[in-house]
Amino acid sequence: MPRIVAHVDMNAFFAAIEQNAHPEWKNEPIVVCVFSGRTLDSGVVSSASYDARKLGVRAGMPIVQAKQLCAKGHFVPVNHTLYGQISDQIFTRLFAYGDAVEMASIDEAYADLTQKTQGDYAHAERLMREFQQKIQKEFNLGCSVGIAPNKLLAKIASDFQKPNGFTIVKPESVQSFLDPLPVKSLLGIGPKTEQQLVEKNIHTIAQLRACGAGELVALFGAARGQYFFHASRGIDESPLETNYEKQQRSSIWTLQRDTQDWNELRALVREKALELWDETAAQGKFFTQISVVGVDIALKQMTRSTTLNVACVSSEQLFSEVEQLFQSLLSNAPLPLRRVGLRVGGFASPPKQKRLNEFFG
DNA sequence: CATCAGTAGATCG
DNA sequence: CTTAACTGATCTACTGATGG
Repeated sequence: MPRIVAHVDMNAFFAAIEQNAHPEWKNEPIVVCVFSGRTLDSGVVSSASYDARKLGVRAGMPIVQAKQLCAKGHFVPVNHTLYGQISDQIFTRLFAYGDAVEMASIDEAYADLTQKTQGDYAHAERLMREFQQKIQKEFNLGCSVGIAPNKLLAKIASDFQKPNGFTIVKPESVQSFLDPLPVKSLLGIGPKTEQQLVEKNIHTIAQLRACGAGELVALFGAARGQYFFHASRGIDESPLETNYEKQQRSSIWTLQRDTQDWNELRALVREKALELWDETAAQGKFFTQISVVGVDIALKQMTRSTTLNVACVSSEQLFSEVEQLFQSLLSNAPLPLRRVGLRVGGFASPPKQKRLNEFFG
């Protein structure tokens, strides 16, 4: 049976939660911010309410710019813990509506409705409209819903109409739905890729579909080229990832003061390394890959990384590896650093035969 | 030639 | 009046080395 997949996208999620926490701000612009702590207003916008968006405020925008657009807005710091709790409550409700649920991010989830609806789109619509209303009533939060034959199309559909949108794309209308959309509607096409496509005079998905597979592979490499080829035709067989596990954990932060001196970083890096160790160890995750990253005052990024033969055994070992990596990075950095970060990955990778041979060879 | 390690780059919110 | 401002987390592609 052809699949029916729904995608739920919470509307201005963080800002909407803050609006509920401050009912007196009804119909006023709310801007949820990541304050870096460097200066009073340094940082970026994480989420903007629709009243703020009307004035041009967007996620990723520097806070100072948002304040110029929206001087009377309410600028509040992000509270990820709260948003995570509400996200869990909302998407737990979704399990009752589908055969499987993938929580794709803090404010997005997919539900596979194939079995439950027996392939009936009218049934799928009834279910998801009920879910949408339930979330509105229970949490006073709006969401947009897309229903389509696969994840790719469901996600585009949920984005088609916002806020509180509801868009159904049936198999027979896939092509006509996609054709006029800008290429940026596709997951994975951001500003850089869009620019590359514009240079080839490709603006819409219809134009993207007119490209040969060979041309796309030549331009973007095998993986992305084939993805674009299929995506432009609405083809996506990828299943819901119901047990998704992160491949890496990282932490990056902005320094109060630019520096290129390890002694100035040491204490803070140590603290962050211990935190990262505690978080991963608490989840029973053990890693072999350790990286450090620096962003200099020109916003140029540099990294150093190492791979251990056996999983890291202690926070002290982690810090010791991190220290060596930073010393290498710092001594080669052309400019003082503005931001630094840590990353661990390679979780629970199986022992390597090569290394076992070394013991016996 | 397939795989792996190290690195830069891109996306998203 | 014009310009610049600029977080944090994650995934993925590219490149060069290495072993089968």
